[in-house]
Amino acid sequence: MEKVKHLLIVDDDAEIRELLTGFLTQRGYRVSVAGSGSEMRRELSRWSVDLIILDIMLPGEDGLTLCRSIRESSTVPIIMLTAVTGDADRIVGLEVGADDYLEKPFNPRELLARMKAIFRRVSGGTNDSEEEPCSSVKNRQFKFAGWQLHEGKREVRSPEKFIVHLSSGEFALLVAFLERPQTVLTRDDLINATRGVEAIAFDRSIDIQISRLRKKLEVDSDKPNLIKTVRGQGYIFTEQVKQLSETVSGQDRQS
Amino acid sequence: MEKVKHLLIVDDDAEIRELLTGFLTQRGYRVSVAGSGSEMRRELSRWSVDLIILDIMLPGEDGLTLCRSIRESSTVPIIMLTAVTGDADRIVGLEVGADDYLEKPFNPRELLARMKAIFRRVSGGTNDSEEEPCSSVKNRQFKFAGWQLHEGKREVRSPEKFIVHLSSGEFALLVAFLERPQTVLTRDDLINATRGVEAIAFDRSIDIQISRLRKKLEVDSDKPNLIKTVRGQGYIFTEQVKQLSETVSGQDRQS
DNA sequence: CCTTAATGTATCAGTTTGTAACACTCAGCT
DNA sequence: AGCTGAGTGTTACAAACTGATACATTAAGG
Repeated sequence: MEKVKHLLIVDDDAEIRELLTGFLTQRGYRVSVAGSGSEMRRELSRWSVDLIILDIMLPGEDGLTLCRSIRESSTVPIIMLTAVTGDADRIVGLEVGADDYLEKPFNPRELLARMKAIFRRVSGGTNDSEEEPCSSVKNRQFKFAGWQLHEGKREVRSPEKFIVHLSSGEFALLVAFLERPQTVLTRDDLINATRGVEAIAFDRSIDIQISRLRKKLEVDSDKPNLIKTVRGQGYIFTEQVKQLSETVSGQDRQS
Repeated sequence: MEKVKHLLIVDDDAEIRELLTGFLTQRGYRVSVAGSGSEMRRELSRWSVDLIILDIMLPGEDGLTLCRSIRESSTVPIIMLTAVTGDADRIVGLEVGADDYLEKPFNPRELLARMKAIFRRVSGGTNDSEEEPCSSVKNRQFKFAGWQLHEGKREVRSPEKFIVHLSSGEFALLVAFLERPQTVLTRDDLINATRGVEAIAFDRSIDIQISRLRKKLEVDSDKPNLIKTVRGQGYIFTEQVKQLSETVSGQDRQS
C-alpha cells in the first residue's frame, strides 16, 4: 500500500473547508486546512504536502498570487477552485502554474477524480503498459479458461469458438486483467491501464464497464467466476492466463 | 503520446477568443489568449507556443505588422484571420510570412483542419511512407486473409480472385493500413498517409472512406472484421499481412 | 436483525462513429 | 461550351458506446 497522501485545503469559507475535510478524510487522505495566505505558508513550512487545493478568491493575497509564489519554490500539484466563470479564469489559473482547476460549486467526487488524475500523472513515469509509439507491433495472444484473445486482431473467442464482440472499452479492460491475472487491481489501476494517465473519471465508471464485461464473458453474471470483486479493494481476474507473445513485426517480409 | 500543443489566440474580440478557447481546449490543446499586440508579446515572452492564430484587424498594431515582427525572430506557425475579403489580404498575409489564412467568419472545424495540416507539414520531415519522386517504381504486393493487392498494378483481388475495383482514395487508404497492420492509426495518420502533408481535410472524411472501403472488403460491413474501430483513437487493420517487395525497377530487364 | 458502506446495474444523456443522400469537382466526351 | 459519370467531401441523421444518476442489492460489523 502506498503512503497516505497529505492534502492542504486553502479556502476562506469554513463550511467548504469542513465539507472537504470530511469527505477527503473519509477517503483516506490526511488533510490540513488554511483560511488565508499566511495560514497557508505556516502549514507549508510545517510539513510537506502532496497536493494543494487552492481557492482563487481569498481575502488578502488571492489564489493566483499565492499559486505563483508557491511555484517559485515548489512543484507540488495545485488544484485551483475558481468562481463560476468563462474560460478566462481557467486559462489564468493554468498559466500561473496550477495543475488543474475546478469551478465552484463543484461535486466533491469530481475533485477526487481530478486529484487522482494528477497523482497518476505525477507518479506516472513509473507505469509500464502504456501505449508506446514504438514500431514493433504488439501482437499478443492470451488464453484463459478456453477463451482466446488476440490483441492485434482485437478479437475475442469464447470456448465454443464464437466471436464475442467487445467494445473498445471492454476490450481494454479485459487486456488490463489479462496482463495481471490473479492480482487484485484497484479501480485506479484499471483507469490507469485503460484510459491512460490523462483521463479524469469517477471510479464508479469502472464498475459499470466491469458489469458490462461480465455480462459478455460470464456464464452467470450474477455469480461471476472470471472477474471477482474484492470488497474495499477492487477486482481480480481469477483464471490462469497463458500468454503467447509473437515478436513478429506484424508483416512478413519476403523479397 | 505527443506533447500537448500550445496555441496563442490573438484577437481583440473577447467573444471570439472565448469561443475558440472553448473549442480548442476541448480538443486537447493548451490555449493562451491575447487581445492586443502588446499582450501578444507578453505571452510570447512568457512561453514558447506551437502556433499563433492572429487576427489581421487589431486596434493599435495590426496583424500584418505583428506577423512581420514575429517572423524576424521566429518561425512559429501562424494562421491569420482576415475579415471577409478578396484575395488581396490573403496574398499580403502570406507575403508577410503567415503559414495559412482563414476568412472570418469561419468554421472552427476548418481552423482545426488547417492547424492540423500545418502541424503535419512542420513535423512532416519525420514521416516515411510519403510518395517519393524517386525513380525506382515501388512495386509491392500485399497478401492478407486470402486477398491480394498489387501496388504497381493498382489491383486488388478478393480471395475468390475477383478483381475488386477501389477508387484511388480507397486504394491509398488500404495501402496505408497494409503498411502498418495491427496498429491503431489515428485519423491524422491516415490523412497524412493518403493525402500527403498538404491536404486540408476534416477528419470525418476519413470515416466516410473507411465506410466505403469496408463495404467493398468486408463480408458483413456491419460487423467489420478487417478494419476495426478503436473508439476515441482511430482504426486498426486486424489481419496479418504478408508483403512481397520486388526491388525490380518496374520495367523488367531482360537482355 | 439493523445500520452503514460498497457494489451492481437499469436507465438516461452526451459523445463518437456509421452511412445515406446530396453537392461539387474534374476528366473525358460530344 | 455543355454533358456525363466517377470520385470525394459535407450535411444530417441513426446507431453504438460511455459514463452519471439513481436506486437495488449485498456484505460487514455491530
